Amino acid sequence: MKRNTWQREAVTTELNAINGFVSAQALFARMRDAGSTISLATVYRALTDLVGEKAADSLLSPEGENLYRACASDGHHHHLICRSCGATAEINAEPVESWAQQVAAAHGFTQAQHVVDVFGLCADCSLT
Amino acid sequence: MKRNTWQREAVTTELNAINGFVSAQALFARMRDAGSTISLATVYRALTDLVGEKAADSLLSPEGENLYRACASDGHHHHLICRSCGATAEINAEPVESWAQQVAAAHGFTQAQHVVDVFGLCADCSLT
DNA sequence: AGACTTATTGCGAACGGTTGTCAATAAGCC
DNA sequence: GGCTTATTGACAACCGTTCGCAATAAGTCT
Repeated sequence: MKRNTWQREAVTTELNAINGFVSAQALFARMRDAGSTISLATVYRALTDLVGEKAADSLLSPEGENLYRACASDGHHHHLICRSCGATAEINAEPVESWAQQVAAAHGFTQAQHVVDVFGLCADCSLT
Repeated sequence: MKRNTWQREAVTTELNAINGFVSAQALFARMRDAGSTISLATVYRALTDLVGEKAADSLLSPEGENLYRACASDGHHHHLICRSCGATAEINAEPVESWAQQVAAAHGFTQAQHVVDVFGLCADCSLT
């Protein structure tokens, strides 16, 4: 039986309050700073659950950290991520979907998954 | 001044002998099994150097491990990687290149980079 | 060849992110 | 209010990777 705890809700809320991807550690730090007494392990567990329920996205940053984000539109989609401020835009990757399938099939690969993310500097951060 | 040691050569050789991406740990294990007395740290250092000299590719697997591969064709390219045996094929991602640029530009992003890799099961491994 | 300089090695300890252990706590059901 | 058991928190354990440092050896100079 799944139980509702204030900890899980706190994680969900905090994640929703953030526009963009955050690391588990960063999320934990924010909550602690805001006065929460939640533990780091619980943040990890909550995030893992959220991803499992498809209520959050996760991706692996180039530094090897797991980043999480509240998942607005559900289903399969990709991201455009600002390297500087972390802001994200969900992008229509339809062309890439079919391309990935084709390319995999052409080489005899099955069960193709793909990692497609575009990192850059958003309009605001580009002004610097 | 850069010096040539048998350790570096051994790493280069071993990497060239492998068709596909390997983790530093796996490479180290293979060398040890083959009788080498090289140390793990040295393998890491050698691999890092190789990547720096663009003599090897590296990418981050979904599990958060760094994978390395001798770099045949130089320049920008992407990979189709077998989740089971690690075999790879370099793929022509031309359509994706331009798509990434467009999508970034459309959102006002500059200095766009992209992470595009397709993981799947190769023909052989699909037979299981 | 022999001496010398200093890049490189190997070892083990340290690190950062993440997961596991386990007793204590508390959510949901009676 | 009790009872059951999912969940929490604190901390140890892990895993891949990097760092510190003394010992080793590559390239240079003579």
